Amino acid sequence: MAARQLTIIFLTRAEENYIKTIFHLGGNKSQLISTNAIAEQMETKPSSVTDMAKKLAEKKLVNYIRYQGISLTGAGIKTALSIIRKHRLWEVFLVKKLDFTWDEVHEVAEQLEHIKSEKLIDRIDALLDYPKYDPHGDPIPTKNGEFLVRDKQLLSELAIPSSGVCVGVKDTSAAFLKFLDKNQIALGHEITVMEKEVFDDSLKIKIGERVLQISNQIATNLYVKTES
Amino acid sequence: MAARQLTIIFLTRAEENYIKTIFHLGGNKSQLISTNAIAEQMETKPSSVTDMAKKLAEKKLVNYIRYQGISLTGAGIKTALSIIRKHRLWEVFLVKKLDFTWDEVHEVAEQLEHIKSEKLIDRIDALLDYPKYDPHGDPIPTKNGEFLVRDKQLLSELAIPSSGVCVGVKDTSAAFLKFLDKNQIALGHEITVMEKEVFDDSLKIKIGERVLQISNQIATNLYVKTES
DNA sequence: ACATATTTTTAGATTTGTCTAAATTTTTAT
DNA sequence: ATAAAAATTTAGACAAATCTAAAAATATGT
Ligand SMILES: [Mn+2]
Ligand SMILES: [Mn+2]
Ligand SMILES: [Mn+2]
Ligand SMILES: [Mn+2]
Repeated sequence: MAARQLTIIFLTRAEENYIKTIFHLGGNKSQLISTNAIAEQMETKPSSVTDMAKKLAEKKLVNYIRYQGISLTGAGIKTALSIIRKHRLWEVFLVKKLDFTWDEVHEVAEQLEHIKSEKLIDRIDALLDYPKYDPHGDPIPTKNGEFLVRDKQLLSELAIPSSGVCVGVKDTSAAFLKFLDKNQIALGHEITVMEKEVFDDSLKIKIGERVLQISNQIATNLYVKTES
Repeated sequence: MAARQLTIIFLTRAEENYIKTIFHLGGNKSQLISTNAIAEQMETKPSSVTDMAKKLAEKKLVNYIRYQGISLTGAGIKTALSIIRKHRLWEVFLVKKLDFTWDEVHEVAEQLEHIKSEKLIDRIDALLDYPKYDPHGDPIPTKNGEFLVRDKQLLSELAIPSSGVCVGVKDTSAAFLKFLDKNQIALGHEITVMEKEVFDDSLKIKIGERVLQISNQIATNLYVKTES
């Protein structure tokens, strides 16, 4: 049987960033992502997105239907997973090996994710002992593009009272992450929801021995995993 | 006293590559490097070099005299040293931490040297315990731009008989490095020159207990340091 | 259904970095 | 010193990625 020729198509940094954004907006196969949504996410103009959509469609990385939207092809999804893998592995590297804090890593990883060397990223993976999650709790695709999605729910959606282990953040802004540091809320911590304030949906929670009151905005940006 | 405002000017990858090349061709201050020399080194056209020379002169990174040549300004030298520092530190990282061979690192370092994060490269420096030399024996500039040049001479220039420790390579091509590996010639090895063949300037040398015959082409690409 | 609002695309311009071909300057050789 | 050769610059073009303004298509509301 003939080994499938994997054409290593060279992508520019801009092309890679579009592919990644489309993936994150849910463009994996099924749904069509709108030009406007992509433009907003990438802080660029819709007309630029249209131009790039044509270019990526040419390269068979996206399906593009004029006036309808954009989705990733199989090759596009593979590409996206490869970039996301690199991004998240570099984030782990920065935290575990270079003592970066979890609010510092994203910006640098945005650059490192574009380094072209399969050997490099595979060695980084091995050096880190094949981590499954990045510092924000997001899953790291494997070399083969396998992508395990852990079941998790927002802290705001927990039954009351009940508890779960903090496994991720939805908002990954430095501001939010620093807030969590200041309040000693970290991945791995067990969080018990004690009460919900009907007036503003704020929660009274318990972490270890500490009891604290957190706003709904915090609760809707923290992921927990229940024992169930 | 007012602290000098160090304007972090953003340079593109192309601009950085030009600066680095000019440095390597000897454009640190004194001599003017020709358009043609830069073009040849960078595998581009002289007219492209002229265009870039104007741009870099605008940014005060090079002195450019029409029809005369190009040299680096103080700021240009500082920039060059910063890029070379990154390149060489990444090469050490790849060899020491990721088990790359010395013939594999250059290509990847060419990409990594453009990552913009002072914290990143300083942490890499610390992780490696502040190495002074890269895998090819080339000195690594410090964070402050200090650049110690070790005195060394080509193996071909050694008196006969005499000996020295192998401290570097002039040719860093994968072909040459692999040849050295195959013949078990590595940095740190003591090499004794026993005889020079007048016919072709080849050398009979001794490394440990091994005696071997090497061509003049090899001898003019190996640096040694004598006890003197 | 049809007018209005919104979204998306097109047309044309701009910046960066490159090229080729032609013009200009400098160097070399007689 | 002057002609020929070599090096360098200029002029004009192109691809990539972006933008603005205008046109076209789609969606929305009554
Ligand atoms: Mn990130
Ligand atoms: Mn992350
Ligand atoms: Mn190198
Ligand atoms: Mn090197």
